[in-house]
Amino acid sequence: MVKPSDTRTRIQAVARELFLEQGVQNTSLKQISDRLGITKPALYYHFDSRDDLVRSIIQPLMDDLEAFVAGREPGDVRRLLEDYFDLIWRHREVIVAVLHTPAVLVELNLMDRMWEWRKRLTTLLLGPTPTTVAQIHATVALGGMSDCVVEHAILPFEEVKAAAVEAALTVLAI
Amino acid sequence: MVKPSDTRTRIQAVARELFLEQGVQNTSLKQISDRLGITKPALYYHFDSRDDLVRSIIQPLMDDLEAFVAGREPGDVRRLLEDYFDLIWRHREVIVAVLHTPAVLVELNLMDRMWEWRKRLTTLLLGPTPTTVAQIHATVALGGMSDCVVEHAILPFEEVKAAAVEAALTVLAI
DNA sequence: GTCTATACGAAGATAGAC
DNA sequence: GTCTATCTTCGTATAGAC
Repeated sequence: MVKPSDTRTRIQAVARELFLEQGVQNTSLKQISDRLGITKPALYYHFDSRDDLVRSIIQPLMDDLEAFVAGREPGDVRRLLEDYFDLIWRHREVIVAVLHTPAVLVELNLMDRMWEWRKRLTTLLLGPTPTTVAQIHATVALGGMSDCVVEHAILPFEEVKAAAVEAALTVLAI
Repeated sequence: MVKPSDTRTRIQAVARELFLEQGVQNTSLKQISDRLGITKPALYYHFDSRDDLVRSIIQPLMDDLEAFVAGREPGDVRRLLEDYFDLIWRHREVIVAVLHTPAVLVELNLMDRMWEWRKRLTTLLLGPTPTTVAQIHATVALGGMSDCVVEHAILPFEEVKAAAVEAALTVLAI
């Protein structure tokens, strides 16, 4: 069990905090180091660059998403929506800070991967050749769940999950 | 009919373009002036500051939203969803560039107004004392429509509108 | 209205001592 | 691992000539 220098973890924690408060692009390395009580250059001992730090924070979400769409076959829509909700709820802070900020995704060249995931999710839900109308419904279902995670992050998990999944399921059943 | 110096309008057009391509915060005044073939200081003849320029671009959307929630009484949910869809479709470029970028809203102190609009919209749809579950459904409906405008901006207006409104309406009817 | 020139600050990043 | 000091680049913004 390698212990990743405690400071590295604390830097990431503070960065996540600030990213959530004011967005990734409005957060400077100085703000991060200040809140930690260290100096800016100290950060560079733990991360190669600012991008490196940002990426390290998004990484767990990306890994989870990747695993989700990779290890799954079509069928049981309800189950898929439930598991997907669990995933985005778990990562809701990063989603608020980063995923809902297209500019950051552009900056880090992640737009293509995001589209790829969306496409594969839609395929899992609708099959390989969905109609346009079905795709729009899927957007409402998936996008709506995502918005719930952002907008109702303070409510109890189970309550939001139940209502959001129910709504998504209903839309997909039209 | 006052003609707002042609250049001012062209600056806004180019700024909108760049904001859409790469986000508000990644766009510098130099990039804007370069693409226009003028120099940076020339922009300051037409706008007091960078914020002034950004605000002037968001203004039409804000005015439309304000008028929408102000001049309307509850009832006829389908009609309300249709009109709301028309509005966000009309302003989809600005929505992609700005509204989906919380950091910009924070920077311009617009978060409160956004929340206020969302709340009034929800009240129009659900009445003054909605249950939590109903609120979550409304988030899926409204958020989902908004996502459609962003994600399917290239499809024909009527097709997206019909399917998105249908989906939203169905969710609200649960 | 638009230019050149420049002030000013803040950002990311590096060098080298401790 | 963290510091001080510094480099470099780029951002917004202003002064003043044309």
